[in-house]
Amino acid sequence: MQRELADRLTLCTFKKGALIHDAEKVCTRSYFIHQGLVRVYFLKEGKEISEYFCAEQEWVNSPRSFMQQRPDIYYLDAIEETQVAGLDVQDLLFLFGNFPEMERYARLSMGTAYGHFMERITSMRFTTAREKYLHFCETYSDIHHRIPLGMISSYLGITQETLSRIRAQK
Amino acid sequence: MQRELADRLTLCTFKKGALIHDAEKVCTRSYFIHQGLVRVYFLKEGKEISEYFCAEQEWVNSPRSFMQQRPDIYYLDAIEETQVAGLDVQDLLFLFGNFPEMERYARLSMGTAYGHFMERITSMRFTTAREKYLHFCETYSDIHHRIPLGMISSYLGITQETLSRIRAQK
DNA sequence: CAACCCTTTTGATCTGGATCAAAAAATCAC
DNA sequence: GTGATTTTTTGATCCAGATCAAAAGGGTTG
Repeated sequence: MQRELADRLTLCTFKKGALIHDAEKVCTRSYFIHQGLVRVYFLKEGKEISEYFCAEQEWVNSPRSFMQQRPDIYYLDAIEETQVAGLDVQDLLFLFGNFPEMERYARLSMGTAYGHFMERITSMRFTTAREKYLHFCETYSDIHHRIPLGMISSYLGITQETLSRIRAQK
Repeated sequence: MQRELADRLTLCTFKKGALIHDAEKVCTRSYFIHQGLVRVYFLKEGKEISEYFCAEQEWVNSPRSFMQQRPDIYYLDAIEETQVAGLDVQDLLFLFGNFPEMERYARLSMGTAYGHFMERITSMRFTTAREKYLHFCETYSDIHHRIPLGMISSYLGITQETLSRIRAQK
């Protein structure tokens, strides 16, 4: 199965700032990140709002667009020069159909993501801006220093100014 | 497979206010609601914070506790008298092992839940208390009037007083 | 290396929603 | 039904963080 999967992956590199997926289109592939940093964001009143970030050894795509094969609101771009291995949705469906362990892997991964979402929802209610930022630093402990301030503030739902002041004190 | 599933379900009824699952314990069964309304909540500084609500024709459990068979922070209780069909985790695992379509169903359901979570996270950032409430009314359009105000306010992360004032105007 | 552009910081003011307090209304138990 | 408890509403005050404005850094491009 490893072999069947490896044969279907396509390697490619995106330059810093390059658009990996456009919200106008259907997301037909999922990317495994070998090196680099990807941001998932959407537009609200003309401004870019970060939804989350993915780095080395993680899969990234536009979730609802990829799962349901219809356009959704999310754009993906490369925060740094990024090398990925892309897997087409057709190939993934082939693997699901022929290798039950692949479907199990997907179900379990989804369960993990589900848990992370619950935690994030909890951390966004009843917390001060500072607590939100500290939680972000824990969640992204290994990569938080590689993400620009403006992208973090929109991820947290606070303004750049507030985040800058939080960082200043202590 | 329908038959195999039906044979493993246990019917039972919880009175209004009854505890369905205790956070101290491991959640060993998942409940399909035939009639009634269930709240998933946790305690923060002695107060009950609603995480979400489930009603007729939905499955409910303590997600991370059920998936990983270890205790988690969530309690479940019946907001109204509630009739459910319970499925034990052992039985579910048996069904996953013997019926691939069951595993597929679980993966797809999880994907749907994933989408709902993304939407909720979006609706919690950059929105006023009023917008949060309106979003809640859409999300729970068929059951929002069956849920007490205090439980809604903690779900939204606003105070009871603010929610009461929002409802008052218009 | 200078001119430009983008990101981050600093300052001043304003406001939505929290907090504290208490009255009014609804629900429950006996 | 009637008193007790819980839930919801109303009122007054306060503050964390938003908004508006502008200065100060940092990068990158010819």
